[in-house]
This record gives sequence, structure tokens and C-alpha cells, in this order.
Amino acid sequence: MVAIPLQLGTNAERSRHRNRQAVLGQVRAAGTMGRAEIARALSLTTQTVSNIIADLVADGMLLEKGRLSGGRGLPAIQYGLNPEGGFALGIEVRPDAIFAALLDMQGHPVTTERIALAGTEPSVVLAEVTAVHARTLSAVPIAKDRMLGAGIVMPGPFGVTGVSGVGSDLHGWQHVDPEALFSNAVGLPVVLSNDANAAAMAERLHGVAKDIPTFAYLYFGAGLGLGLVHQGHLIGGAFGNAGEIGHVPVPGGKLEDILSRLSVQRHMAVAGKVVSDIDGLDRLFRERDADLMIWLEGASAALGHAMTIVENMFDPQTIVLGGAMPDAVLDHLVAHAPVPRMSVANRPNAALPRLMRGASGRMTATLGAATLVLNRTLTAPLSHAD
Amino acid sequence: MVAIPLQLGTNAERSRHRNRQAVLGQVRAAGTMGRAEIARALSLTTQTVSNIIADLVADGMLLEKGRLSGGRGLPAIQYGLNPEGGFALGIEVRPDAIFAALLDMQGHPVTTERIALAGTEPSVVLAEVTAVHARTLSAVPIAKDRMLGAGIVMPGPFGVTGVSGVGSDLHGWQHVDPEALFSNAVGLPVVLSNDANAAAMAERLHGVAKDIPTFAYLYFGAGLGLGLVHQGHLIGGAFGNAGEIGHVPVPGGKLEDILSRLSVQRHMAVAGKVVSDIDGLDRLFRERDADLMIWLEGASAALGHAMTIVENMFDPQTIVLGGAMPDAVLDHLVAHAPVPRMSVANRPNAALPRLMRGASGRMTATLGAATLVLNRTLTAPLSHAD
DNA sequence: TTGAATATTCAAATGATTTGAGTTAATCCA
DNA sequence: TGGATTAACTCAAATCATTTGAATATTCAA
Repeated sequence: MVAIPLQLGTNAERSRHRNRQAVLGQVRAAGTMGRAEIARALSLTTQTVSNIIADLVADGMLLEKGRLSGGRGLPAIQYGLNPEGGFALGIEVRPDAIFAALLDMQGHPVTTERIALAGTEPSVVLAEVTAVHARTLSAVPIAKDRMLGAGIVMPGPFGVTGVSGVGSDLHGWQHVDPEALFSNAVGLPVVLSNDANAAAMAERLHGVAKDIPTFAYLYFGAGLGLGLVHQGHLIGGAFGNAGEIGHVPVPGGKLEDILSRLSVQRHMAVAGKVVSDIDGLDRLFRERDADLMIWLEGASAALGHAMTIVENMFDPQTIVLGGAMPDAVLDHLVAHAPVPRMSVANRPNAALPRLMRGASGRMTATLGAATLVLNRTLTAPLSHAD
Repeated sequence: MVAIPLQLGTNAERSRHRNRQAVLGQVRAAGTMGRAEIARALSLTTQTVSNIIADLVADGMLLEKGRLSGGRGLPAIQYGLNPEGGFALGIEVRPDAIFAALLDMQGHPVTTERIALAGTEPSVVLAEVTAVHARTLSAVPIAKDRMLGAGIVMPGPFGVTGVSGVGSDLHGWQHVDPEALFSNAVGLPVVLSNDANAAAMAERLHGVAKDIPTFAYLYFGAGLGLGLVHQGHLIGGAFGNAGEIGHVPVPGGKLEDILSRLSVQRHMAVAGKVVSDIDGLDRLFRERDADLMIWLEGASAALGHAMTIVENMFDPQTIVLGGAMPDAVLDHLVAHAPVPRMSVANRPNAALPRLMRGASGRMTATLGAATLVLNRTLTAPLSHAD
């Protein structure tokens, strides 16, 4: 049995590939940059960066953005990502519908779509995914030859586990290889992930965590998910199922029985109130509905408990709260969660708040799915070259 | 504000450095290997590996180990790590004593030592560390010019946090920079870590986790620590304090109030029995002491609870249990912890047991400290080159 | 004994970065 | 206003490490 090496060897060609990605990643992070500035940041010579930028401009990945004067010498020519330099398809599969979005290389959505599902079996889902892919490409012809890949988000956990069949997972998907099926359906490289990880990476590339390399993302999907980003890399676990925090027991039951969309729906249903969507919840919150406020009290306490666990186990710079909840509700939770005292994150001189609100709304994970593809293009991989 | 790039650029020199480390890492993992075999594993040409191996042999890092016949063609010349090719000092600072060990490059201890401490203030500790360093080098003169660095283990958490002063942390160390102090004291590059992380990495390089890239290590120190290894890399968190699982609440209190060495000592003390060291605990366990068995019952339940949290949050291939406990007690815990059903790790076709016993004994973390240095030498770093 | 398979080495070619000299264009300062 | 200074950028040659291709050595198998 030969162990797969964690670190392959490298050569001139692979170095160039890596440096290209490093340049792109640097430009993305800064918006626009000049050659010499990039060279300093990456510990390369300006000449090398010059060569690479010439390549990237020729490939349509970078655009010249004028000169930046202000300093002493020759004003640097600024370069920025060409939004049309590449596109990524994001697909989120839910029990009742598929959400799809096409993102340009700067992370801006070009098209978004919702397709109702008749069933969740692979055949039905794959047919709709193929169709939405075709529709998207005919609507945005420029993307056709510049597709970087597709990010797919499905409710986890993946494979057969002890929590399968318990919550919201899809029927008919436990014994197939979703990555291969989707890759075959759209004819693109595919990144598969759960909703929380995708949303976390979106937050990292284009959201509140843009300058936060190590953070945890608590995501309201159907249940409650946790995305872990450590030094810019997603922590997916050995089998891609890391972050299933919803199944962790807290005082009062499983965390996602207390803190999730399903939980608030159940709670309100007991009071005879139907909460079908985010807008409905937002309305109830604006009215300070008494039953909702009771739920929020319990949810805040559970959130504090979750913070204790996440902070002590993962020691992030901050925890971001986001997903399919109204902004106002997320803000309320951020403000009212009891900040745990007994935690390594309880620092007197912390630079960031312990808890922050991230992106919210229905499309968060869908956009995140496409972001995973962008991330792969813009940053060098952890170990294996593509 | 310029963000530090996650990925620096590379060039020929850095490529060589990386390939050298990759070759060393590969040889370490396999014991002995031939040039062509290494080349295949690393996706390099045999010629490149040949050049690098010539370098490494000249530098005394690799040794020729004879030819391996058996296959078809020319028997490959085997190479293995030269144990005397490099040495790493491991230092563990505890409230009452310092433990020190010198490891050769293969991870075998050359010398070990225990020094009682009069106090834990930096000045006292540093003086003893300087002394033990000098003693070690005069006892093993061959190591003098081949020191790769020193690994230091101290009770976490580092810096000022909400759990400072609660448990077993050292007084006088909260507002200094231990890494700089130690590096200055021994004149070597220093890796600083907590006990659980160090022990986890020792397990990864030379223990039961040799072929397990993603695992969690529950470590019995003074409290209870958690080392997280993800795809071969330690997950240290943003401030190096990840894995403080002892402070996580479980039914009945904080986890380390139920599952730790201090906890069993307290429990036995209530029954009027003094447990001062591992041997004493081992004796009680062999006698199936009634009070100890009661503690073990509660500890097993808490361990099951910890497994639920760790498995669902981190999704490791396995959880390793080790540290300052008798083998027999660890085995008992491994056998009796209730395996959580509600967990993503509850797989019908799992290749590894959910819970395994790792290295035990007093020196585990000390050896682990030195291992961190070896690991840095033998594997390419995550992002920044040295 | 001969041919196939495998490991290794040698010398030349290749690919990418670096080095060093030179050009351009802005600010600074007398 | 104008020369000195600073900084970005480019060109051509040098450098470094890997790759390529040919040649050699050793073993197994027919």
C-alpha cells in the first residue's frame, strides 16, 4: 500500500501555473494592483510578474485599468480581474427545487433561476440541471467558452452515515457518486459541497470575511450547518461531512431542533401560525410577534452554547452567522446571543467582534457553490496540482 | 492594509527546496525507497530525484540501504533517512517540571530528561531550558551541528483568553512572547504548540496515525486537549488555541471536569485515595478498584459525548485517545465509550474503528514537541517557504 | 542464450525565473 | 523652471532546476 503523498513534486511548468494563480488571487483580493506591487507581495521579480500578466491579459483574465499616480516615480499600470474572463455555474439542489446562478469572475451574479422539482431522484434532478445549464449558456453566449466549472451544493451529509434519513437529506442519492453524475451532466469540472461550506467560501471571497483567513460560518439552511475556513482553506473533514453541528446535543436537545428554520417553523406552527418563507418571518419579526420572540430567546441561548463549542474547538477570528433568515432576525441573534465567558475567544483586545452577520437570503448557498469554482481558479490548491 | 498572500510565488530555488522536502517526506513515510519509486510517487522524473538524492546523501540526510531485488529489472538502490542526519529537541514545560528529549531524524529518542522546577516564571524556566540544551549537546556531540530546531510544548491556551487562570496554565507567561524567548535561549528555530497538537503530530509521523491524514487526537494532559490533523496539517486555529475541548460543556459539567487526570485524582481523593502518578492509577485499575470503576463509568459516558461533538464537527477518519494515562485505562475507555449513533461517522462500511488508542505515558507530549520540528523539515509548509 | 523489463546515468534541451542595464514618467527641491 | 530623485517597466542575457532522449547495467523469463 503506497500512501498518496501530501505534497507532489514541482517543476517549471507547475511553478508557472502556481504563480499565475497567485497573481490572480492577489489581484482579486486587492481589486486592482500594479506589477511591481504584486511582485513585492508574492516575493517574485517584477519581470516575472510582467511576463505572467502579459499572459493573463492575452488570455482575457486581466484587464488594464489605467495608471495610478500619487507616488513618486512612474505611475503603475493597474490591472484588475476581467469579469468576463471566466464564469462559474452554481447549482443548489433542495428537496423541492433547484436554484441556479451564473457568476462572473468577479463574483457578480449574471443570471439566477429557480426550478421547481417534481422529485429528488437523480434522474429528475440531473435532467433539470442539464436543462438549466443549456438555458444559461444560451442566455449568456459569452460564457460558453469561458466556463470554469460548476459548483454543486446538496444537503449533506454525503454517503451513508448515522444521521442519514434523519433530517432533510435527499432520497435516492445515498449510494451514487454525485460528483461524477453532475460532471457528466454539464460537461464541466464539478466541485461538490454542502451548503454551509459553500456559503462560507462566498463570504471569504466577496463578503464580510474578505480579510479574515480563519473563521467559522454558522449557516441557516434547512437545518444548521457550520463552514470552517482555516487560513483560507475549507476544512471539509475526511469524508466531506465536517461541520454537521446541527446534530450536536445542547441543553434542550439537538442544536438544530432549537436553532434552525425548521425549528422556528415548528415552533410557530404550534402557535397556529404558518411561516412559509423568509418574508413571512421578516413580517412577524417586524411586528415583534410574541411567539417568535419566545423562539428567539431559546435560539439565542442555543447560539451562545454553539459559540462556546466552536470557539473552544476551532479558535476562529470570528463566527459569521448567515443563510436563509431575514437580516433583521440574524441581527437580533447576533445582538442577543450570550457571549460565552468560558472560551479561548474571550480576549480583552480582540480586533473583531465574536459574532458577525454575513450574507443572508435564499440564494446564499447557490452563489457560494459557484464561488467554490472561482476559488479553485484564483488560489493555488493545497497540495495536488490540477 | 495589504493582506498577506496565502500563497507566495515560487521559483527554481524554491522548487528545489520543496522537492527535497517531498523526497524526504516520501522516504520517511515508506521507510526505504528507490529513486524510480520516489519519482513515480511525486510525479517527477527519475533524473530529478537522482539529482536530489545525490544532494541529500552528500548532506548526510539519506543513507544507501542496499539493493532491493525481487522485481524484473535492475534492483533499485534503496534509500532511507539517516537517523544522524538531523536532531530535534523537544521541551515540555509543566507547572512543576520540565521534560526534555532529543530525537534523531527517524523519531527515536536519544536522550530524555526530567528537571524539577522551582518556579514557573520565564526567567527560571528559560535558565533550565538553556542548561538542558547545553547538557544534551555535550552528551551527544554528533548532534551539535545538526540541530534542526526545538519544539516547545506549554499548557495552553496562549495569550490572554477567557479560560486563562482557570485551569493549569503557567503564571507569568500570559504577556510575553514565548516563541521569541525560547528561540533566544537555545539559539535554534522554535516551534511552539500545546501538548495535544504535539502529541497528535507524533502520532501522525511515527504512531498509529501514520497512514491516517485526517484524525482527531484526544489527549490527557493536565486537562483534556484535542489535536486536529486535517490532510496531514495541524489545525491550530487563528491564535493557536484550537482544540480546547476541555472547556466544552457536556451533561454534568465541563468535559475536563469529568474526563481528565485531575478529574480522576479529585474523584479518588474524595474516596480517600491518593493517585499521584500513572503507575498508581495503573495499580488501582489492575485491582479493579471500585471507586476508579465508578469514575471510569462517568468518564466513558463523557467520552462518548465528546465523540459526538468531534465527529460531527470535524468528520475525522478516526479519533485517537492518548496521553498521560495507563495503557490499560485508555484501552478500557476505548472499549467502553458509548459509540454515538447520531453522528456522520456512524458509517456501515468504515475502514477504521471510531476510537483507537495512541501512544501513552508521561513523555508523549515531549516527544511530540520534537516531532513538530521533524515534521517541518520533512514536509513542505502549507504556504510560506522558510 | 536471448529478449523484455526496470533502474540508473550522461549530456543536451527546455521552461521559468532572475539579473543587470536602460527607458520612461512622475514628484521633489533648489 | 530644471535638474535630481524615485519608481515602474522593458529588453536581453544569465541562471537554475527539471525534462528529454540516448546509452548502460542488471535481473527475470522464455
